[in-house]
Amino acid sequence: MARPSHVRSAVAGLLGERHAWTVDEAHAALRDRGVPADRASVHRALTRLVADGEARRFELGPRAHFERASSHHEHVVCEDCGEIAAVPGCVVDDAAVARRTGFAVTGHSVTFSGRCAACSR
Amino acid sequence: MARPSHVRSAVAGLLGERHAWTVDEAHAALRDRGVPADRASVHRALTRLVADGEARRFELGPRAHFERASSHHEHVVCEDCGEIAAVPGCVVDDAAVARRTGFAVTGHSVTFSGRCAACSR
DNA sequence: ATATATGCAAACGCTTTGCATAGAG
DNA sequence: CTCTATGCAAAGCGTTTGCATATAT
Repeated sequence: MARPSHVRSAVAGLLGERHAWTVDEAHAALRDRGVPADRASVHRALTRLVADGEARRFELGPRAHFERASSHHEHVVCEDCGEIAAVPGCVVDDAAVARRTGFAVTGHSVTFSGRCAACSR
Repeated sequence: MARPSHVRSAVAGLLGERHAWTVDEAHAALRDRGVPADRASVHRALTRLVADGEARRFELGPRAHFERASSHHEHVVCEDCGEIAAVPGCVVDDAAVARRTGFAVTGHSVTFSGRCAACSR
């Protein structure tokens, strides 16, 4: 297969199902759906989607995670179940950093940790 | 040598010289100071200092960085020269995250990117 | 026929660990 | 003597890439 790209479209579909995926998670999910693909292909598909602006990559702990490209948001990870949720809106103050450090701030990477509603109970 | 720990005290000394060190940077710095040590030993020294509460480890890009343990702060990295500076004070709003996500927020990891004063000019 | 996608396997970069040795107490 | 630290080398882990093959256009 070439243009439609078997693996890539399947991977793109995954991005709509859940917030964040690691390469291995996506790989396993495809296998479960009867779409076996090589890890490398999944990795390349995700990398391609990022290059095309359809996905975004972020690092969380020791491995890379991918999510569908959308409006800017931060992430919060549940320490118990590992669930990753988006934090809507802006919760950091770039201007304050610029004021305090003398740096011209161009971006930030933020990850919150905590416990999701289910694990809190 | 055993107790005084040659390498560890040398590494601890480095932490006072600059804000952040990678294992390789510390390794090279020791070499420059005539204190040759194996990378593994430097790594272990840093890991030990972290365990002892004297240092703190944080991930930045593909590699781990170490700094002297002190009051909580965030980091800002210069995109040009790579300099890492501390951002004093709190610039994120944990409570807002809790409110918006339903997670009980216990911590956060924040890194700002931008250009330092020197590179801005 | 040409350009892209895939699988397989290996290369890489950084971290971590096993093991034998050396040195401090 | 005993216990920790060090060096050396190798193992791990996740990411990335080279290459030959397969497939859509």
